[in-house]
Amino acid sequence: MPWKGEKDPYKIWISEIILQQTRVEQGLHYYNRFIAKFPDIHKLAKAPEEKVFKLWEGLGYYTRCRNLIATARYISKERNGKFPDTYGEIVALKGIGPYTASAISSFAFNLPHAVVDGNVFRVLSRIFGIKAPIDSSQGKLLFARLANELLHKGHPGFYNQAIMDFGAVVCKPVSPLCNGCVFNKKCFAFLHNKVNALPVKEKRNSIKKRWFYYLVLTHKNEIAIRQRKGKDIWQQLYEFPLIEATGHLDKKAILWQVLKKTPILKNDFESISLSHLFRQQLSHQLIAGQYIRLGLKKKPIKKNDWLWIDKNKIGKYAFPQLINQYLREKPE
DNA sequence: AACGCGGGGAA
DNA sequence: TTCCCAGCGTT
Repeated sequence: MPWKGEKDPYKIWISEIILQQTRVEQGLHYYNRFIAKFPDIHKLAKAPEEKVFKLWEGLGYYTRCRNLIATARYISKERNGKFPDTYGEIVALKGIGPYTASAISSFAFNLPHAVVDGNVFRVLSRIFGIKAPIDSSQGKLLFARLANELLHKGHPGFYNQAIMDFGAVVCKPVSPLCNGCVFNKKCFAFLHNKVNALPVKEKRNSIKKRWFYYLVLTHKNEIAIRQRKGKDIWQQLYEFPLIEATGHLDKKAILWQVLKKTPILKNDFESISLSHLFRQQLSHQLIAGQYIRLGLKKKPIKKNDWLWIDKNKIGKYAFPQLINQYLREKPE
């Protein structure tokens, strides 16, 4: 991996933010594009927000992108581009928590802070037979203390890298390689046949269903989009004007909602067609999406948050994957 | 302490 | 389907 052995805190930072809750295979391409486009923190700080989001598009957890921009601008302007070099200052940065602060501290500055990520939780819980749930605050404290005890203080970066690699390659979540494992004479989980029972996680997430009806409004060479704001998924990404319903709507019901909830009037459109049903599974939501294409004779006069853009500029904006599914299938 | 936040790959 | 991934911020 390009970030292995990397000493530039900027590059380590970028890689760690990208890899938060993200598999290496998924993040690798994004990392390479980021570094190519923004080789140093000043370049990232100067970049227009839209460009950065476009590069982040498809990676998920978009708050990471917003915080990335904010932190880049802060370090570039307030600190002259010099990345902070103490754990306390690093963990205070936006988007950086205990894990990322430990990673940067140990990899870039050789500071003795143990990383505790999903891999470390798994390795320690199995080897030591720790049943404390990894998503309880007690469990987190316990694992963090143990990890810091075990940390090789002389080579913290090397040790951190090693334990995470071990978790990713040997002590995997499913079918770990216990037979060839160097710990199989000591590992609690292996000796007590509890490998599949550890680590313990207590919270079950329930999945919420949502129904999104997107209006694909076109007028001449323009199409309407809007930016998502507020506390919900896909904050700051773009989408088509949206009608969210509490259940499935048929064509007639959708049209009724359009007339009721948007400035579109009955005689404003000259053509209408309905896409097939799309779906996107998030970790905590299942979204059914359908697209209603309306060819407008005239744009509605009433002001709202719709942005009328040239159809061939649509690629400049970052969209959620639900929208991209549609765009890939139906180039406007 | 509990919850919300994406997307994808593997079993 | 279910799990989980180099987690963090808000309430």
